[in-house]
Amino acid sequence: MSNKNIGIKDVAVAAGVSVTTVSHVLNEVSYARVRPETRDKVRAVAEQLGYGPNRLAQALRTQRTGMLGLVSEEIATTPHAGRIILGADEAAKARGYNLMIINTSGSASLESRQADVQALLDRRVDGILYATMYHRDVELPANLGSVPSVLVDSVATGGNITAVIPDEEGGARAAVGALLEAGHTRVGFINNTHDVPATRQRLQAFRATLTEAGLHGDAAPVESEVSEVQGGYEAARRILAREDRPTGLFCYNDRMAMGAYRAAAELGLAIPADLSVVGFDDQELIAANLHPGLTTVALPHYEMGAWATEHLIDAVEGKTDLSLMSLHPTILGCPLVRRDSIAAPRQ
Amino acid sequence: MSNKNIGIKDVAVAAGVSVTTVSHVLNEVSYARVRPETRDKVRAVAEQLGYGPNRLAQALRTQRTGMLGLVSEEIATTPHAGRIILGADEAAKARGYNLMIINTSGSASLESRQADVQALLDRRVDGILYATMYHRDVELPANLGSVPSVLVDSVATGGNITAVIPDEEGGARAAVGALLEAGHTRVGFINNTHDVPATRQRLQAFRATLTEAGLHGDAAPVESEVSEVQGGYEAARRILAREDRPTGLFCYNDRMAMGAYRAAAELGLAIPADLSVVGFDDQELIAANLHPGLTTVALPHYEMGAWATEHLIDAVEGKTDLSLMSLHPTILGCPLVRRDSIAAPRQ
DNA sequence: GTTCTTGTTGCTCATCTGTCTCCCACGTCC
DNA sequence: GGACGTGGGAGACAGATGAGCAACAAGAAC
Repeated sequence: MSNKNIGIKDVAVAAGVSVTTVSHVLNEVSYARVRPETRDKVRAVAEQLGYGPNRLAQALRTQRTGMLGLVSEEIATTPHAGRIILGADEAAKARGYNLMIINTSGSASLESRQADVQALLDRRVDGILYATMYHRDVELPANLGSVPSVLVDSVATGGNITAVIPDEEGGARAAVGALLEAGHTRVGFINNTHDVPATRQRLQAFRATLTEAGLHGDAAPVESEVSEVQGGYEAARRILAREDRPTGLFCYNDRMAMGAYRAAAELGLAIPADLSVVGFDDQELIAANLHPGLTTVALPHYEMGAWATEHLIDAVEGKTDLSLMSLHPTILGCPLVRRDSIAAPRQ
Repeated sequence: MSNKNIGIKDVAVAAGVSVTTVSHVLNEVSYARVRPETRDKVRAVAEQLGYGPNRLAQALRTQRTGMLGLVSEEIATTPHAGRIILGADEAAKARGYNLMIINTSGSASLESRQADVQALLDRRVDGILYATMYHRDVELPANLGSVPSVLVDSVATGGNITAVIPDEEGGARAAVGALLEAGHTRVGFINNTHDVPATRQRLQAFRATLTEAGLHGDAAPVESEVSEVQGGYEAARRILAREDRPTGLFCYNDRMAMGAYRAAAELGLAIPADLSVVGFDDQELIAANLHPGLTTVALPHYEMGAWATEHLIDAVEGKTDLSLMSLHPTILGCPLVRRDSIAAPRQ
């Protein structure tokens, strides 16, 4: 391991040419005229010396770092962040970029979040991904505007910044549709009390889907609670205590569905024989491990991370104009993941 | 937002001094003698122009980037990665460093992982954190040695690289101890079949703790399965079918404990009245949401990330010699998290 | 057949990116 | 004429890039 940092200069000396020529060859500069033999020589020497370019120096000169900043909320508490990071990392790696990650809190002050963005800016990242952990409106730090940026899983309050979000409505329709398809006619919805886009859109899609199937969507039972296991349990107890007890239950998320499982067990209702359940989120840890496995709707976190990165890089490289896409957020599908919590209702 | 990149030079011109002086003032160079009024002037102008240092140029000149590389396995699939990243990010931020993250797969080839490390090296990170997602032995890429580095949650097969790992034994002792404390005398262990350090150490600690309490640790019931919910279920069915059915169950991890919950439910055993359960990992999603809440042992992922970062930075800054610590891995405690799955056994 | 023009090939020089740092210069006061 | 107080100049870091120069060949003019 005694290799000092070998630079372009060392390669030049060893190959008996100037640094300019080495640079030309290694970067395959189009207008540079270098004899083929010289090219080969330079490449061979560089290889043999184990030369790797100093990305810092390159970046300083070219004003391109090949780094993307990713400001992510609550990296630790939800598995969603991991999927976004993974999608972004793989997309970035495929195009020769790397990710610089900074964690922030959804409840952090605007100044603190601005400082996070500034740290990224000081490092001259080529673009910034700003990811939130659930679909909502966010107020963005002003300095975000100084480089190309894309919002992941949320929409800016001010609008006009390119964003990717999940197709809440399509996902909810798929979930309710699966229940309908199985033959259920009494379908209930356990919703979140927190007023975020998902709450509104899933409710609306729930009602619309039922109505379109000729089932009085407006009158269908809905119970709301905090979107955690306990809330799901409570809402499920209420909804299952009704006279016209639903045989199919659409839950705002997998955690609430987990609560519904417990409520059903306490009431002696078997899933899916007596009660069919669909969740939302596809949190593996829960959905795949409940018994029976929970049929649910997957959020496209990986895809959003990858999409955002692809388009951010396109913008950085001038292949796309982000402002053209900033008018409306891009919507990515939420596919249904079938497991074993849905069956036909008892006669 | 029409601000071009203002540099030290612009500040110098605006303040009517040389760039040298600006640099001296802004970096508070000890040997520089600058009149207080000049200092104030420079600072005021810099502030007013919104000057921020170009970290790239600084890095090029000082040979210090203030960036730490973090190679992390399976960022997406386990919540553990998030906690390590968070611990590292906060520790890094506190000392003015930033994290450059690259995801890798535990099953990736050595070459591919070496390429990941190389990407970090090309960017001249000051040091590297290499994090695995569960405690095990890893074969490290050779180029890792060229900058200070610390292993998180694993030990190198070759040895002699500084590492932090969880205190498996202490955690297992705490878990079994909690059962003993509650009065249990018939305690079983549901173990993992995969041969990793945790499997061996937890088993050994399980037996030792019982024996030290005068309870024939060597004869205590142990059943092994794949460390997932299904495996936990199966192992629990077997262990609970024994004549000397245990009243206390220590589970290899929370997922297996979740399977044990189901097995208990099927056998009509109430938790904790008929069966007390302790898990390991403290995966919030499971442990806090099972009913009753699962008492478990927390893995110090956040702490390991922070510890590793602290010491890595110390090494980078020459405050510590990592090689002095590389002989034996540092062990961080696994605290017991009490919830509601343990009670005194029935008379 | 010589000289000049024009073009092409192959490679190098000088300069630039933004910042740090060693070393020197100037003025003033005892 | 040192000592002190203030400040500036000139590389260096590692590589990118456009202008420019030498060498040689082909063609044209004489």
